[in-house]
Amino acid sequence: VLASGGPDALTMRALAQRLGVAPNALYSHVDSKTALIDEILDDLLAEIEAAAALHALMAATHRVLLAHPHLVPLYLARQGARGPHAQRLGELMLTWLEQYGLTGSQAVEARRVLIVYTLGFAAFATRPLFQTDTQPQRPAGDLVATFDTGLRWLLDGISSREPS
Amino acid sequence: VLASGGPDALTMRALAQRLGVAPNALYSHVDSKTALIDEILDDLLAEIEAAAALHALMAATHRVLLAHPHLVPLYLARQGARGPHAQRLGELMLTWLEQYGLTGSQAVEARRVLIVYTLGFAAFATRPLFQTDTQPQRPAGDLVATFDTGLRWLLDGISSREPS
DNA sequence: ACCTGAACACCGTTCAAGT
DNA sequence: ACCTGAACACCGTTCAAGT
Repeated sequence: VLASGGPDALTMRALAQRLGVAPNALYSHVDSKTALIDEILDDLLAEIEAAAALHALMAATHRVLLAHPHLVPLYLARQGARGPHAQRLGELMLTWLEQYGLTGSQAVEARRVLIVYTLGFAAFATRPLFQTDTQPQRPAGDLVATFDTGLRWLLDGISSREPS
Repeated sequence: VLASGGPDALTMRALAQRLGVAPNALYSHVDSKTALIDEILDDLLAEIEAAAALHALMAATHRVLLAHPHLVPLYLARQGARGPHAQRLGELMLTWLEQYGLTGSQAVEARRVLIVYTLGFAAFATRPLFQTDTQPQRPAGDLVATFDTGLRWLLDGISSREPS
């Protein structure tokens, strides 16, 4: 639906037209545009299946996000997702972090770091960060590999953390 | 100006009203709303002064972003900044990364990781990621400290990296 | 150079009414 | 339950015209 024109093209009126219906007809099915987007975003997180390790879980999340690049800006605009699947994913992460010895607020903080990193990286995966004419736009290395490298840095740091 | 009503309230018409002027009068001074925002975003980066270490540079960036929380969503929407000050900051980071032994595309990738982390963290610093009723909303630890911890993880990872 | 009035092509959303 | 027509209060932007 929204894949054709990017996230900016996702307008209630355009969606209604695509469905061959009047714009306000949508409001019989959804409370508001915000609620609609929230449902879409949470539905995507449902695709993330439980993994065998924390690294694998975050990699799976990253993969799902990259598979729907036009949704990523919406996560940024909403600053995350708060639906039931987001909840489930969050709890899952806490469970894994416990295996690293992190509990309570420390685990919550580590989770925040991981989410920020994963979502942020997905956001910048498509678009270049700097417009340097002198440099090749897209760095040689695979972006997925770059994500993986940074993720390993974080997980190594988390697992070798000292009490602050 | 925009501090009163958040980033959504930054509309050309509202800005014009604040200036006591007709909405279209703004277009004598700025090409478009996009161009205006780009200028605002790049101006903020000018406040970041060169630091004594990479960690300090990123911390300074984080500090400046937190000082203007209503601008952070605009960076996310624009996916970074591309003005001259953003360029300068980007080059500065590359210089520091060279001291870690990273050059070329490896340095560019590490820079990407650091920017993603810093900007992403600033974005999520204000708003909570999960709406869990059972848990205290705001984790006990200082958010700046959390940022610092994660940043250290990344920098440790960068400096101890092996050729992949 | 800087402003205005008027207009265009959009938005999300509501309300009353129909089936 | 689901749709429609009409309307409201907004947007960014352009154009022609004024000083």
